[in-house]
Formats: sequence, structure tokens, C-alpha cells
Amino acid sequence: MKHRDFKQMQRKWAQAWREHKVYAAEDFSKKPKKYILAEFPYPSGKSLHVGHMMRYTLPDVLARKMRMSGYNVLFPIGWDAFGLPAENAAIKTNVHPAQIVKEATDAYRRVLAEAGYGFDWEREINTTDPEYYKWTQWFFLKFYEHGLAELKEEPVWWCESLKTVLANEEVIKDANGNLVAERDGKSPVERRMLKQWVLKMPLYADKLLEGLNKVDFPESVKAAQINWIGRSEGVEIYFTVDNPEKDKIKIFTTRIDTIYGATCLIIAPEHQLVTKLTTQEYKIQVEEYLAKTQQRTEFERLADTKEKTGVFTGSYAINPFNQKKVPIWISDFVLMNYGTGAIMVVPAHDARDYEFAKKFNIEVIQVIKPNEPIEIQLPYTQKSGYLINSEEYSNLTIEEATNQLITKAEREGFGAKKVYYKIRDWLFSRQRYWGEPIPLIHKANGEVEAICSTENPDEYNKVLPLLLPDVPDYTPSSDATSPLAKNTEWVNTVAKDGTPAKRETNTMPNWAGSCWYYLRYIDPHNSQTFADMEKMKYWLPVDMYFGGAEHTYLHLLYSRFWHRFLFDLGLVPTEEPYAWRMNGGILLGPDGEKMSKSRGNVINPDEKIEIYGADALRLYINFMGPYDATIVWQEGGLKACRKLIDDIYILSSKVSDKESSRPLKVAYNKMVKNVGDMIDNLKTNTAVSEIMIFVNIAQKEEYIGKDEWSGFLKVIAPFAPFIAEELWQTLHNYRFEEFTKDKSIHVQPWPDYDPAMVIDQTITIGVQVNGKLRATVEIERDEAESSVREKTLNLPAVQKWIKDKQIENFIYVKNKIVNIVVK
RNA sequence: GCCGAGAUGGCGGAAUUGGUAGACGCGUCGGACUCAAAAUCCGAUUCUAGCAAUAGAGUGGGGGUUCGAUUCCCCCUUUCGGCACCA
Repeated sequence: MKHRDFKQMQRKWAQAWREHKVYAAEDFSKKPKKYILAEFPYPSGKSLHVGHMMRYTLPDVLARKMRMSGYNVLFPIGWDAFGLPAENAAIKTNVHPAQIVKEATDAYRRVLAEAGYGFDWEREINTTDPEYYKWTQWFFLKFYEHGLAELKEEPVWWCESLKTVLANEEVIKDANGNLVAERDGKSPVERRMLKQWVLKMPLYADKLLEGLNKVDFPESVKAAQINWIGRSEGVEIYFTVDNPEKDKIKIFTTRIDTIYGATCLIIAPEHQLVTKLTTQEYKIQVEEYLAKTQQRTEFERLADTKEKTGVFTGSYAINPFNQKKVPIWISDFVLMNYGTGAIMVVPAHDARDYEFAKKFNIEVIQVIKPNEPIEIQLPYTQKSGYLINSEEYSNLTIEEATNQLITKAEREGFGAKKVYYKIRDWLFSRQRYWGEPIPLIHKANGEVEAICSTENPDEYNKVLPLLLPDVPDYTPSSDATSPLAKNTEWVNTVAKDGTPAKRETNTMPNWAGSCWYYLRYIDPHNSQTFADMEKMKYWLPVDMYFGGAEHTYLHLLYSRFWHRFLFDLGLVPTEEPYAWRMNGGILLGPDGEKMSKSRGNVINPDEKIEIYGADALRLYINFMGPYDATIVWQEGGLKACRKLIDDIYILSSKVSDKESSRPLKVAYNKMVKNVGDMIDNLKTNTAVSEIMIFVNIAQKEEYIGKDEWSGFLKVIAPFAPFIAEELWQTLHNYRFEEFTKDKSIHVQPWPDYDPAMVIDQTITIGVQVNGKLRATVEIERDEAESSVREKTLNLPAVQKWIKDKQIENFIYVKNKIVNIVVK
């Protein structure tokens, strides 16, 4: 008896569960809450990708198990639907992006349900829904009102093939080291000078760092975010130029202790003093150098780190500590957009400085010596040792010297402590159509005005959402103007004072909507506010957050920033949005290579569900390995899972009113305990193994008692929700027409196990002689050592090894192992 | 260069606080059923030697701690991912 008509069954139950709201979460329930979140999909293309299934399967198993274990579980889903794929498809097919999104979400919704995911469909959200983006716009205005959203003219990343600017976080290196758009992994980017909206994320750098101590994220994510934020504590020192105007050059260093070893200053080619400091004598060389650096793209400048280049300006500066005169050079390895755009060169203690000094014959003075009298090679870059050649600071430790040097600089006014960060402003405007309109206007006099105040509901409810208008043509252009600019009727408006004004025509990046979607799930239909505070207090923070590693610097950083800002305004109850995070691994094709259409090794979940059924595919995804591992697809494993389901159907014919045999009861209780523990520890691969072990044992039995069968179905319910439901209904002789939520297996309590049953009374332990296993012996649980000793010493296999020898030590670890040490 | 995570049979992967390494599954081999194949079922399967009992080796490599190490410590190799002239 096999059940192969899974398609019809999947559809039937998916529909019934949805109609009866089997997976609905309850606000303010007295049960303990669990908010389990998996990153919501971007609906593009025809259907689900196997990556989606990799991402949602384990969280779904967990959510189902938690629900059965008595938790009030919130496991929601929605659509992150603004952005390029829908827009590009729209341009190509001449269908409105809203229509494309609708078709895609309809398809996704159906497939997700038929794959057996128990989402709370009552809370489905869509970032492109005006009722949703009304609040995205409202939040943006909050940033604007608090001075965190700003219009800035600076070099930004422009992507010509996507025809929009991109944020730093959206620019990555491809396999060849070229800078490309993260979106598609191939479109090259270039620098352009443009006036754009930014969110001032660096102002939250310290809070974002501190917040990491309060959350349970993988080490890799924490380390990566810390590195991306790039906090660096140091000192700014003002060197005086030896010229009639006594110009000051501000340098930044984290190694003030090495200042007596500074033998040169270097300023960036873009530094404002370049022209002034260049003497007549060096003018030609400097101009040549500047021309050469300008030709090099930023990419070349960053990539070409092997060979240092530079040119002397002809000017000198005075080290304020020892009045030493040092030459001022220009080099493109000094970056204008970090620190002060000027550095002191200490060749003896910095690898880059050393390289530069060697090439241009700059003096090298060693000022730090390691504590141990060991031979060292310059540059000595370790931050340990004591000072030499540093006048009154000589012989001090690095820490002592650092403190004293800072004190002196601050007292005498030629320096100050300073912290710099690598993290930059978040570039927040895009020149594309399919995004949230930015709710600001530009007055004729150049002033920017918000279209409403976020403090006044009467006002903002009238003008928000600022609807995305229709335009004759969404095609983006190369001149960095947005398609919205083509709708002049929409663009022309009036300011509050009645003067003519133009609307901001850039749109928000598609990351905007995902910055707060987890808040909206909590209260998706609220028309008064983005989410009710009491409901947020009940549900927040997200207890477990599953997603992709690619979002470490993007979504995961952006949304933490967004949330922390809202917390500071008192709008959300927690400092951090996500208490715990796990990144999903990657699924490789059957050939062990990354899946790609060109390689033809892409696994299509629709196809697999068609052949093997959703339950089998879900079991296999759980079985193939840990959630965060990189795993190779093995069709055989999927077949084995299909076979497991067939075996379960066959087993159902053995269900009897008689009591199960003792061995089966033991196996059952162990299975219930192990599977439960393993799901709780997210080890669903071994949980599936435990189910297989039980099935293997049960197959050898003549019959299975109803109690064990009923518990077994509950245990498999999170993994194989369809077959579990089907067999549960059969077991109870329920009629489908009379289905109600409380008859569903998925709301039944998780089965208990008998602790006495899971502990074996007779156990087999290993017997070692000198640490080598020589035999095994059967003992009673907690058997006395003397008895175990007698038993083991008499074993022939042991006798053989100890016969003429003296027993030095007899180690018996209770119920675990015996080790006989002989000489 | 820096940061993070890894390295266990032919393959995916298992192994509470250190306590019988290789669970479970795939694959392979042998057998049953069949005219035959598929499907299914039964058995074997870390490697080496041996007909076998058995012995030796074995969790990337080398040391160390321990009665005992996949697990703890030190050094090294290597794979994957990320960052990278950030002063």
C-alpha cells in the first residue's frame, strides 16, 4: 500500500489549513511566545527556487514543533517586492511592475503552501502595498526630521547597466576582483560625483557595535559587522607647515607612540593643501603625478597595492613634539575619504610606510623595541614593547607613552583624541521607478521641505502614502535622473507657503521596505500606526531569525540601524530587532559545483515535488546536513526519503488495538525524546535519522499499538505535514468534510516519553587494555565496580592481553567504559 | 595580510561534560525473486594482511596533556567564506 497521489493531497490540506487558520498566531496569548522569522522572498520569476526551500524548511519544522510544544508561534511570510527584477521584467514585457508582482506573489503563495509551510497567512504583507509603504515613507521622514537623512554631493557608485547609484554595501568584488553590483554580481560600477540622499549610519556606529554584544549571532556575522563598521581609536596631530602662513596639516594616527619615528608626512592627492604646498621647483612633477593618479580608476588605485607611488611637494612640516622638520609628500595610497586625508610616515613600524620609505629614500628611525631582547627585522609592527629614541618618552611602555603623549598634545593644543570609522553614509536614493517615492519637495529657492510632519497624524494621514505615480515610460536613463521625473504633472507641486515646488523624483532602495517588515507582521492591518506598541512588547524581539549570509552588511546591518533609531525615538520597545540569527548554507548541484543555468545543474523544487512529493523533499532537505553547511545535492538521498514515506504508509496497515511489544515501546520512547531534543537543537538531519531508525524497527514488528502510532505521527508532523495529517485523520476516522482546526494533527500536543523507557537496564560497554579496545561486556546499569571488575578480568579476550602482566590500574567509568592498565 | 568557519570511509554526514569512531542515508559488491530487466527484499561494506579466528593502522600533518583525545593545549598544512593601502 503506497500513496502516490500526493499532489491532490497536498493541495487539499494546504487549502484546509489555510481556511481553518491552523497556523494563526494569537496576540497576547497566555502561552509563551516564539517569533520565528525567515527572510521574506523577493517574488521574481515563475516560481520558487530551491534556495527558498533550503531557507524555509528548517524554520518551518521548528515553528511546527514549537507550536505543538505549547508555544504561541508567530511564523509569518510576505513579499519584498520593490526593486529591479520586477521593474526590468516590466520594461521587457511592457506590463506594469505591480502586475508582475501580483502574478509572481500569486504563484509563490500557492507553491509555498503546497510545499507545506505553515505560515500565518492572515499576516501576509507586501512592501509595495501603499498601506505598507506609507509607513516606510513615514520612517524616512523621521530620519529627515532628526537630521539623519541628508542631501549630499559626493563621489558615489554609479552602475551604468543598472542605471542607478548604489550604496557601498551593494558594491562587491567579483571573482576577478572587479567592483560590481551585488544585485547581479556582474554589472560594473564607477565613481560619479552626484548629489544624493544619504542616511547617516556612521552616527550609529557605536550603538551598532554595542548592540552586537546583546544578540546571539554567529561569530562570523558579528566579526564581519565589526570589521565593516571599522571603529578605530587614535589621535589627530596638527603639524605646522614650514611656510610663511604656518598652515596646519592634520594627521590621524592610531600609533601616537611612534611619533618620534615619523620621518615624513603624506597627503592624499585630493587634499586641499596640495597646490599650496607644492613649491615652484616641484610643480611639474606634482602636476604630472596628479594627472596620472586621476587617470587611474579607483579600482586600480585600490587593487594596485604592490607598488607605492608618490611625489615630493618641496615643503616641510614640523613635528610638534620634537620640532623635527619632515618632508611632505603626496601619494595615492593615502585616501581622502578616511581619517584626515593625511598621515605621518613611520617606516620603522608600519609595513606600508616602510615600503614607501625604501622606495623614496626616506629616513627610517626605530622607536619601539620588543620587551624580549630578540633580533627583529624592520618594520616591527607589533604593538608590544617599549620606546627608544624618543627623548623623555624613551624606556616607557607603549601604553604609558601613548597616555603621556596624548596628554601633552591636548594640553599644548596640537592634538586630540579621535575615533574614525570605516562605515560610510548609507546612500539612500535610486534613479529607478519601482521603489517608494521619497516624500520631500524642492522649493524654488533650493530649500527642501517634508510633505508633512510625522508628529501630526491629521497631516500625514492626508498626504501619506505618497503614491507611486504612473509614468509613460519606466526606462531608466544614464543621466542619473529618475523615471518619475517624466511625470511632470506629478513632479510639479506647491510648497506649504504656496510657492511652486518640485517633488523629489528619486526613489528609495529596495532595502528600505525590509528594514522594518518584522514589525509589520506583528500588526499587519493597523491603519493608525505602523504597529501597536503593546503588540510589539508582546512579540519582540524576533527570537530566531533565519536568512542568507549575503545580507551580513546589507539587510542585517540596515535593519539593525533602522530599529535602533526607532528605539531611540521610543517607537519600538527593544534595542535590537533580532535576538538570534543563523545563516543558511549553500546547496551545490549534483556535480558539486555552484548551481547555475549555464552549468545546467540547477535543482528545480517544482520538479522534485512533482516526482517525489513535498513531504519527501522536506524530509530530504532536513536530512542532507546542517542548515548552515554547504551541501551537495544527492538525488539518492531524496529517493530514500520518498521510500521512508512509502514505508510509513505500509506501516499504517500494522496499526492495531493490541499493545505494542516492549522493544517497540522502548524504541518509540527513545525516538520521541531524541527527535524532540534534536529539533530543539536545530539538528534536523539526525532527527530524520532517528525517525528512520524507528521505522526500521517497526517494520519488523507484527503490529503497532495505537498509542505509539499516534505519537509517531505527531513526531513526523513537522517534517512531513501532509502524510502526517492524512494518516492522523484516518486513525481517528475523521471525515474531511467535517475538518476543524482542533482535529488537525498540527495543533496536537507534542508527545511525552517515559524517561524510564529510554534508559536501558542492560548496557554493553567497551573494555580497553592500555587504552586499546579489546572486548565488550554486558553489564547491568549501575552494576557495582567489583562485579564489573570480576567480569571483565575473566573475559578471554582480556585475559589474552593481561595474562603475565601486573595490573597497575583498573579504571571503571560507571556505565561507560573499563580500561585496564597493565605493565 | 587580517577576520571567521572547516578538514572524519567511495559520497552526504553521525558521535552529551574526553569514554566501544564511522549512527542514518547514498553508492558499491554478493544473494533472493524474474525468461529477463526494473522495482522490491536479505546480507556485506574504514583501510591493510589473512580462507578465517585475528592482528595492525586510522578522524589534514607534527608535538603535548591524560588510564583514555575526532573532542582539550601548542605549532604547521590546507579548503571555503568575508574584508583588505582604513593610517
